[in-house]
Amino acid sequence: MRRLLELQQKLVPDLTQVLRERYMLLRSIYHLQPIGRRGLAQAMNTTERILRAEVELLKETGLLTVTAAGMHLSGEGQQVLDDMEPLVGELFGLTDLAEGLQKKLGIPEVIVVQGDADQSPWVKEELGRVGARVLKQVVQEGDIVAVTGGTSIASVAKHLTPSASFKNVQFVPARGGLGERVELQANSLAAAMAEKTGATYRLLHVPDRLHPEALQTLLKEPQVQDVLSLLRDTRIVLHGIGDALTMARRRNYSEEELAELVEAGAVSESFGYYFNEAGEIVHRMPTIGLQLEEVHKAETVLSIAGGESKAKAILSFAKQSCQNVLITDEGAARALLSTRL
Amino acid sequence: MRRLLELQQKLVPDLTQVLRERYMLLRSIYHLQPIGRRGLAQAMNTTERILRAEVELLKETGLLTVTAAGMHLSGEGQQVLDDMEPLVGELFGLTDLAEGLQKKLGIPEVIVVQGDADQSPWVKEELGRVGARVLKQVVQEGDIVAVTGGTSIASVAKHLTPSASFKNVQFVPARGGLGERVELQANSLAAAMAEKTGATYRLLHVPDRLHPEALQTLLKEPQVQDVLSLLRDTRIVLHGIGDALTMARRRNYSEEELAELVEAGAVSESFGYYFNEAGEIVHRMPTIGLQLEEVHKAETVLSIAGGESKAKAILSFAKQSCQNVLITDEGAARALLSTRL
DNA sequence: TTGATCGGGACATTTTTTGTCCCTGTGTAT
DNA sequence: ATACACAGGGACAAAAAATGTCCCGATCAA
Repeated sequence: MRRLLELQQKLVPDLTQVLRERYMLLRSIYHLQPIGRRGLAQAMNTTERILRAEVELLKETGLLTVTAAGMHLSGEGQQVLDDMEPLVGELFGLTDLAEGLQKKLGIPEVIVVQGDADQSPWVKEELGRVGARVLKQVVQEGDIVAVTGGTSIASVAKHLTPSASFKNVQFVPARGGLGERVELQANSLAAAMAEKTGATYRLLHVPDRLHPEALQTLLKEPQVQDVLSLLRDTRIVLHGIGDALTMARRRNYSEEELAELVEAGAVSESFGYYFNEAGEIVHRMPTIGLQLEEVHKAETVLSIAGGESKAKAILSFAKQSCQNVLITDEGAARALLSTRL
Repeated sequence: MRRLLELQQKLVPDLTQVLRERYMLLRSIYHLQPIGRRGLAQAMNTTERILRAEVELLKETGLLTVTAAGMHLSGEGQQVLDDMEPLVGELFGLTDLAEGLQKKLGIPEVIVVQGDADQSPWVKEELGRVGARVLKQVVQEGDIVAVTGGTSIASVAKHLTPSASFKNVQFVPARGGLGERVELQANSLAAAMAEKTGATYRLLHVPDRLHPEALQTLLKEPQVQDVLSLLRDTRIVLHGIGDALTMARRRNYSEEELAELVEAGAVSESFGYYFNEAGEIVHRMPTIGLQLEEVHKAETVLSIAGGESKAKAILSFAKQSCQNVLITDEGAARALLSTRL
């Protein structure tokens, strides 16, 4: 199959390009439906007219239906999109990117989805979709799955579906309150995932920014103890990787604190830990939950992060070399590969 | 792979068509090189201008080189052409045609090449190329290969290459003089094939149109006896199939004789035998050589015939049901399948 | 040396693509 | 119930691309 695509690339380069574009179009529609011409044109940054021609063609082929509310993929369109999945890697050269990252970062499995989360919002959706698929594959009955917060993980939650694989699985938030928006907090996501899959969940009720004394008190609570003991048996960790400063700002760090972080050389964040370029911990959020040692002990650590802007952070966290699977996007992958170690 | 082509068909309907055209173009150049724009345009019946655009594109891709003498395939172009071989069947639906013929004619293996020998001269070259490939595959050390005359078999001879497989192989003309042009006679082709492959050959020196008495005398000749005994051990028969009247005319039959043939319902010719629609012998050339019974006894009978005009003849000869492999072209195949038995 | 054929340049003409604007209907939030 | 925003589709001029046609000097073969 790879051979066929290579041949086509040589013999009909322009049409192969068209194939790529049509795929992207189909996928955009899938993620944005129902969507109108103008909105879609903006999302894919082309002009309205040019998109219109494409849409008309796909409509004639029967891959999408057009209603007054906007465009939808038809059943067949959905089918085609699904069928294309195994092709996409080759078509966009993502297989090569994945292999490159695998070697460079020393991560056993790397999956690269097409696009750049910084540029197209629905790439995050793709990351989530793929993340959900992978999670479903690796999860086993009775597993404890620790999840962090963040938009990428939220996207995974969104795309999870009920499955027999999730029998007796418990979703547990990896860390207590980290000062994010509710819908992006680990607690909410653990709950959402459990709800989507038919599994159960536990919560870590820890207010943001506790004083050390208060933390100690809280630690003695049976509920908290309970969750912490579960976390020690975590088999799967599902986490996002953030850019250090972005995360700190989102968590309302003061200017002083930000300056300290910069001073310390923090570039990435995950589980409430901040890492420098070398992958060393330079700061940690004052909260309770999954410890980094426990992450290292987990059988499967699934990292999800995309967008060119995340490249440095991904590289930094990879130095921890605790990951089994990295799911990222083309933008981040290209940026990573063009950085020398 | 088939699935991939179907997918592409849905997403980029033009793609397969263009791919087909480019393939045909590449192949035409291969067979006609060096060839100029105008000549090529005529051969492929398109206009010069439209071909020019194609050529420029392929030139940029590096698949062909352009000299003052005309266009040539580059090494890469040659490579692409070779690599496409396994695709061609699916791309042109030839696999389906071949399967259809296999069922309809009851021949174990049918290979259909793209094109119509009646319309494009180089399709005959393709038949020859494929024929040569197949022969190389089936031939074994020490084999006796009986060959007939005709343009198709001449084309096979042209495309044969030296190979270890042809060790101790003897090429033997299937029948003595059949009144054709020298370069198409069985004798010449046997010699040519032997020369190309590094094998040996024998000749049947029998003048055209002998009187029965003379034939009897000739049969007693040791040389002739020798060859005839070899023919009885033939393991591989490589033969063309002709249209009865065309062959008769080529052999300078008189008007009366032609009328007789028509009367008898002759439609096909091979080995000097003329067959009617039902596959029954209605006439035989007065010469010596391979007998039909011996053809039936041979392990491998490789028939080669192409062009829509040959369809009836192929069907007629197939009634003999002595063939193992039929190599034909799209034109003949389509015509055959649209005829009911 | 001659004559046919080569690739490439040039250009008018046709066809296709693209940009732009407007219209009417429908879903949705107020 | 009523705006209002956004949906798709029609229309058409402008721009761009494809195509038909002719010519030219170079080059190869007879």
